[in-house]
Amino acid sequence: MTNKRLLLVEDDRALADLVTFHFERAGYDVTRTGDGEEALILADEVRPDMILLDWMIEGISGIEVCRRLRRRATTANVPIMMLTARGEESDRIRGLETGADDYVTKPFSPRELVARAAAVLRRVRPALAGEQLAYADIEMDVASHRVRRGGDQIPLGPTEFRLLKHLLEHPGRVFSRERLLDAVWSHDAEIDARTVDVHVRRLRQALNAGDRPDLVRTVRSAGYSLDSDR
Amino acid sequence: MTNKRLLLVEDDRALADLVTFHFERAGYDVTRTGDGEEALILADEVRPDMILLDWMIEGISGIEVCRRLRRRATTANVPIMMLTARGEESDRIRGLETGADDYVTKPFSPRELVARAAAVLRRVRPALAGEQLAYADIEMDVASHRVRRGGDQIPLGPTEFRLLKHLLEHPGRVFSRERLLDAVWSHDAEIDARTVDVHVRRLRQALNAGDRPDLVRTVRSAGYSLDSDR
DNA sequence: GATCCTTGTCACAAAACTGCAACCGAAGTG
DNA sequence: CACTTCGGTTGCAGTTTTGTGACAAGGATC
Repeated sequence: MTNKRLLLVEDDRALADLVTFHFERAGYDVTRTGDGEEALILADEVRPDMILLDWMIEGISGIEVCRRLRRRATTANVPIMMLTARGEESDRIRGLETGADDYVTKPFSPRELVARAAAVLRRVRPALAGEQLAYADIEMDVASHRVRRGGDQIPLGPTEFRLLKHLLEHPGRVFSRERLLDAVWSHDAEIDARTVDVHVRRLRQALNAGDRPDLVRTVRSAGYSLDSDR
Repeated sequence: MTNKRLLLVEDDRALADLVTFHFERAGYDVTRTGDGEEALILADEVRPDMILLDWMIEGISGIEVCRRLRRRATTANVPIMMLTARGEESDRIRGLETGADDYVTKPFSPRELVARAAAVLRRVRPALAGEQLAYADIEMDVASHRVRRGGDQIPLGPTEFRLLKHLLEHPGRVFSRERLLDAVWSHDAEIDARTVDVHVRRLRQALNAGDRPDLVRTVRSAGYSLDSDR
């Protein structure tokens, strides 16, 4: 899976380092800036999945950056978390009302920050937070019913989709045709086991389009499995 | 607009009264219970737009209620805010990881609670918060009931409007006809699933007028979704 | 009450998918 | 090497799913 992209807008260098460390460890690509104007530009360039925004920064204020981000069509749907030293209620409410999705008060625990970000992402983009299956360079998003390989969209028919999904759920494991029929087709289907071959072929054809290495391994007299190193 | 519906699960009567008061003033219809089992039942009956859940309640624990709500298709997408006396970091993180959308520690300010709820709602169901919805070059202003594509006004019938609104609230995600019937039509409507097709067609017709690319993706044997890159 | 708009269904057309059977070649076996 | 077994491929007919246009019923408007 490609990493989630985080745009961090924070002018306290030490704090930014700390936050960056924890988010990178959690699997984010972090882009940093301490300047409000630059943040707006970077938001367009980087297309982050999430923006962490300090309330008090150089240039325009964080709250103003937040407002402007919300107004632009390209960034209107990117979740924003406000980061601030102020703990007074009125400020917190103002932050939330401006369109921030969450609001964290300094000092905070970096782990909690990451957990909160995950919670916000899970809401906004389930795709980025779990409904996602992956193996090697294959990604499957169940909610949007999409499959990619190396970034390219792979069109799959319903059966091939279910088949790949099942394989992705147990990568590496070998399934006999019978077991696959049971798992991928409706349980009572009376279908010739060889039919599985045909669908495996169709899956391979779609997946390997463009001369990519075959990830579906055939285990003679046993079945099929997903496998990158053969 | 019809009021937003809040399900409050809290067994401290005084606290529940306080919270109820503030949310009703903010324009919510509040349904209350102090019991976990009952909460699950009410969630199905009331179809709340948001659930406020105390961590420590009678019957099953709040965290278990949260988990079960998330597992059910009908309530999986309802935003949940956890309410708790525990302030320790590990608990907070556990709460968020269970699938809660936000986490508020007692004692809290009722006003902030309402503001946080609004922020969560704005994320999850932007339409409820009177926000502008947008995807690709489609913009919808819920308040004024107006839809634009690339600047041009798009006339839509009531049903098509609600359908598009629902798709816009979860762009990219695939909805089965049944789920769309549930979300876009009244919950008890006994309508042929194929009727959805017809309305999708009408929506497409209106949206794609003037030879624009189709943004409604058909996912065979799965449903429909909004989708720009196909 | 006449008119206009919206809605849910239906029937038919078009498109996509499915399973099978037949034929081939590759991999084991002795 | 001759033989056997197993998986790969292909074409296609039948089936399933979706698109589409027409229509009648119901509501709203004026």
